[in-house]
Amino acid sequence: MAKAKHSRFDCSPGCAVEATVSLIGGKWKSILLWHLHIDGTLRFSELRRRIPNITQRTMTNQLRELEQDGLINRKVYPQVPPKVEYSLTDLGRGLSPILEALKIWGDANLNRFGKPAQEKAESDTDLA
Amino acid sequence: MAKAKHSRFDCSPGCAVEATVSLIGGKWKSILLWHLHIDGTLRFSELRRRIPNITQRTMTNQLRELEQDGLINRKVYPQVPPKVEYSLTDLGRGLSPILEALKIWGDANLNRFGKPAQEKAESDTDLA
DNA sequence: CCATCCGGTATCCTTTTCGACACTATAGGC
DNA sequence: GCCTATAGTGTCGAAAAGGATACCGGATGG
Repeated sequence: MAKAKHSRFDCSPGCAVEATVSLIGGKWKSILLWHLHIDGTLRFSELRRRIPNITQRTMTNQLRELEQDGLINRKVYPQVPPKVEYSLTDLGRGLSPILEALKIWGDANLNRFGKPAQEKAESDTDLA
Repeated sequence: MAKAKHSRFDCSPGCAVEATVSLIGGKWKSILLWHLHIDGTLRFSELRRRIPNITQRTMTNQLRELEQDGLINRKVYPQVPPKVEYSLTDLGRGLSPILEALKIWGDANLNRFGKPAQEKAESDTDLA
């Protein structure tokens, strides 16, 4: 398994908490995991469509890190219009309670914050 | 309440997940929250002792952000050797399920990774 | 012949984050 | 008079993270 280059394993007691956060704390990692948690298996372009504001480069990086950390599988089909499917590994599926807890808290409390400001007008947030 | 300057509220569906992560995703925030979750109320120096590798400056910053995000209380005693106590707000206490889930997953799975390199140095049953 | 689709790479750049280190104020102890 | 303890703040800088943009390869469709 990878070394989790996010080398945050240097604390003592709440170490596990911090280390786990370091695995999912990338700007987009939690959403990527969330969509894979909800949809099971998605290919690259499907993930991009679900996360409008991410750039190709960044998404590739985040997916690679998740893969290196053993949280997701990357299955490449040797076709000509490339096809790559992503899904959670067993390890990644173990994150489900965390993801659900994050979602629950967020749904319950995030209205206190800046709030997306177009929460129910999301009919069409198109962007090219 | 603060605006959560970590302006990560621009996604649509898994938004809550990402936004919640952005609140606790700072390098030290989850540990700070964890200790306050475990110990209830701690003053600055007590927190520092529990987190050896954090610098004063960084801890102040992280605590300030948590405070601005409404997750912790900061109670200043107007004494001369200064005394400041930190504790979770109601909002912060709501994070407990998340923190516990993070801890559980970490304790169960982090031995696969770089591992703190002390204590039990094996059980490296790779299961991929 | 050319454009399109898909899942990337390669550069370059800006922003954010974090660490090092020095400095502060003031009461009390010696 | 000096040192200590507490909870900071100020400044600097390195590193990491993430964004913008351009390019690629090769089958397919027109």
